Amino acid sequence: MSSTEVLISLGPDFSGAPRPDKGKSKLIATESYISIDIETTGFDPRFDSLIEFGAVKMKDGLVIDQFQSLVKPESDIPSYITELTGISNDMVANAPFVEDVLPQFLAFIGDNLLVGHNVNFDINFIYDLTRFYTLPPLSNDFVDTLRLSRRLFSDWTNYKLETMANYFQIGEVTAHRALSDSLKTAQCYEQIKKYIRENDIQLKSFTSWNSLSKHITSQTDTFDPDSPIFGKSFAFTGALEKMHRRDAMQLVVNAGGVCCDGVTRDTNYLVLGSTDYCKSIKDGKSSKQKRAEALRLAGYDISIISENVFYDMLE
DNA sequence: TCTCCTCGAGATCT
DNA sequence: CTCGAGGAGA
Repeated sequence: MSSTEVLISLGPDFSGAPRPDKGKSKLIATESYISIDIETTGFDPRFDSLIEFGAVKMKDGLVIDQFQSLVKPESDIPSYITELTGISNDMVANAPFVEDVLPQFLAFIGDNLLVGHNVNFDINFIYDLTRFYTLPPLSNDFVDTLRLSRRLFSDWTNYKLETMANYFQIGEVTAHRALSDSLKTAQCYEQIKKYIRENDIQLKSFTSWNSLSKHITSQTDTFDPDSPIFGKSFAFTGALEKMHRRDAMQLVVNAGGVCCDGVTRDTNYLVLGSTDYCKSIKDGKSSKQKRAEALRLAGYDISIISENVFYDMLE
């Protein structure tokens, strides 16, 4: 592509440019992988420079190799980055340039699966560098521990690397250095895999939420037949204020009820949440509510209830 | 009923 | 980027 040549001559500015050869994000547990982390002078590959590579090669839960190198950036390291990472201009004064280290780094990772925390950041940064130096584009598939932990541990207050490491009680090591952070991420990933094994979680079922209700199974086998929920079918529209829809569905199923994604003739209750967030139906009714009203007029046993009435029924 | 599409909201990386 | 909403069209 001739336009690529133009972009390259302008410098490492690929903003908005597609990354056609970039690998895919995977939600999998694997025994062999390379955990990576980089330190940079900022968030933006267009204006910021890479100042450190770090990577550990893992197999069956053990570190079998590692890679680390500081990099001399094009421009000075801002003081707040030195404060954050501990990497100063003095430290990189005699370091090799990124064009010298990058090929070594690429050779180290080979075509292995990569693991990292918010690893899109690292991969995009490195991808753009491979293009800038006309190397084969970084195309490794990858696993993001940020994405994984959000799916698996929905009750955390946030999903920063530090939070994840604290949760898994990973010993405190130097923070915000490439090698120690990549090692820390690898240790967390091992714990995540352990959690997946012990709880027999099928990650494949997490890859598609098209049918939310189908993924929810009862957590108990003793039901109260007198509960107004028992034996009834529920659907939801809009966003609930007090909980996620998934958790509300779980409560229904635990009480012996059934959940559907949409409103059908078999639906008994439609729970109304807020639709304020959705501009397209702000002043109107959702398609689910319209269908429920039509079914009710036609004589079907369906009621449209508010969120609060729903909570009363749970009592 | 099922398969995409679009849109807004909210984090995380240095 | 990723997720979770509703919506359009087959």
